[in-house]
Amino acid sequence: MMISTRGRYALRIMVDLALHDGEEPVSVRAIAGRQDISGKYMEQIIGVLSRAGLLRSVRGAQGGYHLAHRPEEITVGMILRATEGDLAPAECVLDGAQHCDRRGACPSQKVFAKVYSAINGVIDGVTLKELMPDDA
Amino acid sequence: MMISTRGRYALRIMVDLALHDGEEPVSVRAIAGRQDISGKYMEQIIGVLSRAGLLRSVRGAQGGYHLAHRPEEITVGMILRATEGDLAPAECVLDGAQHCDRRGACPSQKVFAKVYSAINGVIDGVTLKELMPDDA
DNA sequence: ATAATTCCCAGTGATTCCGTAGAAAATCAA
DNA sequence: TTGATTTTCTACGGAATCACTGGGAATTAT
Repeated sequence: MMISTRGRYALRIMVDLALHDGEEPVSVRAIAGRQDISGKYMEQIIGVLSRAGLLRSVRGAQGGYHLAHRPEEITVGMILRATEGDLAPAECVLDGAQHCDRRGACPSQKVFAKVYSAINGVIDGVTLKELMPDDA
Repeated sequence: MMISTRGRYALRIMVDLALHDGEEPVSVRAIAGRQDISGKYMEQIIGVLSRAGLLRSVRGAQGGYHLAHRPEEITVGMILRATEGDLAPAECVLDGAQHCDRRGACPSQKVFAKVYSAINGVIDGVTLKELMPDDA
C-alpha cells in the first residue's frame, strides 16, 4: 500500500523542474544529476508525465522539458494519478467499476469510499507550488 | 496502491464472524462457504488475524474461531494493519523510519504525512460493528 | 557532420500476490 | 481407542509488478 518510486520520483522531478525551469528547457541529465535518480529510469517517468500533458518537451540537442502549466495549477493529485494510476483502495470505489457481486451486501465498500475521498482530498488540495522549498 | 485481497478478505471474514459468532466457534469452512473464498487461502489470513490477537481459536473437531473482542472494540484499522501492514504512502512517514537523506530538503514528506493521517483517521474511526449490515 | 537530446521498446532479477498442497498436532464423538 | 474434524505450520508455484538497464531510432543545435 505504498506509493511506488515511480510516483515519488515523479514528485521530485516536478519540483525540480518547477525550481529550474526558465527560458532553456531542462534536460533529463540535469535533473537526474541533481536528484540522484537513474537517468534511464527517469526517462520513462518523464515520458509518462509528458504524455499526461504535465510537461512540454523540446527535442534535439539542448532540448529538454518545460512545465506545461504554472506550479500553482498543477496538483499533487495530477502527478500521482499520471504515474501511479488512481489511488483507490479497491476497485469498487472506481467510477467505471463493474460493481462487485456482493454490492449492497458488501460491508466494506463504504469504508473504502471514505478512504478514497480522504486521499483525494489531500492530494488534490496541494499544488506543486506549495511543494517548492521557498513556499514553505 | 490498492489494498490487496488479503486485507479485503480479512474485513469480510471479520464481519462474517461478527454476524455468526456465538456459543459455538465458527470454522474456516463455514466462513469460506458463505464468503466464497478459497478455504486454504483463508486459513492463512485467519492465522494472521489470530496471531494479531483479533481472534481466539478453538482447536480440534467442532473447533473454530471467536472474535477476541466485541465488534465495537475492533476497528477497521486494526484489521487492515494486521493483514496489510501500516497503510503508509511512503517510508518516511513511519515512526521508526531512518529519515531519508533528503530530509528537510524533501518536499514530498509533508504531503505523504497528510495522506497517511487522513487514511488513519478514516480506518481508525470505523469499527467492525459499523460494518455489520444491521447497523447501517 | 557531429554531438546532444528526446523517444520507444524490450529484457531482467527481485519481490510480492494469490493461491495450492501436504502433513502434523489437537480435540471431539463413537 | 479409533476416526473424523479442525487448527496450525511450512513449503511450493505461477503470475504480476517493481525498479531498473540497454539499445537504438528520430530530432535538432552547433
